[in-house]
Amino acid sequence: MPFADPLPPDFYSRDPETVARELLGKLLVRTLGRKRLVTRIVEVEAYFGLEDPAAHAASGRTARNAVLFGRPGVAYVYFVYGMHYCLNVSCEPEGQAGGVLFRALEPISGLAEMARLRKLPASAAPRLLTSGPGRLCQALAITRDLFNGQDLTSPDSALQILGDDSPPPNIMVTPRIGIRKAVDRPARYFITGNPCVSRAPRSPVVSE
DNA sequence: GGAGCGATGTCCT
DNA sequence: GGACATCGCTCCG
Repeated sequence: MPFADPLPPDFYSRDPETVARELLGKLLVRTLGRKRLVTRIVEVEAYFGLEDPAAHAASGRTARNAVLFGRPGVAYVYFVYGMHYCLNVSCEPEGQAGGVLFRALEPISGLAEMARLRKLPASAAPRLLTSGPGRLCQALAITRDLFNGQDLTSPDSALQILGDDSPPPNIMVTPRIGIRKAVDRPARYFITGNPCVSRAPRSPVVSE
């Protein structure tokens, strides 16, 4: 098999900024029956713990956000705006809150199935499939029922994150998108120049 | 290509 | 009751 093992819990047991940066360029793979939907992670955001007003964990542990306080490497999927799901992976050691939000992916294989799940014609532009946190969940059939609380580090998981051989990408950093608190904190990371990044930055970017 | 806005369910105050 | 880590559609330039 050409695929490596999933990234281990130790990878995620660190601060969300470090995990976010290192997730860029990795592969997110959804196994759906006999089909395998393969994507590359091109845009993420870091959300911290009690000290980050924009984070779901900001006001302490609740039934909804419990995953963020739990073991690292576990999927946190929530429902927002009455229509969309968003996918995160928990970071930091157990007991400490933090996570990374997946904002955009680059489709690598299984594009026809992704288009079907998105209810788009098979000819749809690839970036319409998985550019945006709600879109990528729809394209990979990720719902809260199926994946919230699922361990993404398990070799049996229907959703896995894998390393590959590609060199570390060039990264740009901007404030996070779509939030109303802590709007200036630079915690959005994306691969420079990737066409699947969800949108232009709100303010001047910081190149690294 | 960008601003405005409606749709819509769940959670917390 | 209000907020919400969104999307896709209008309308305007």
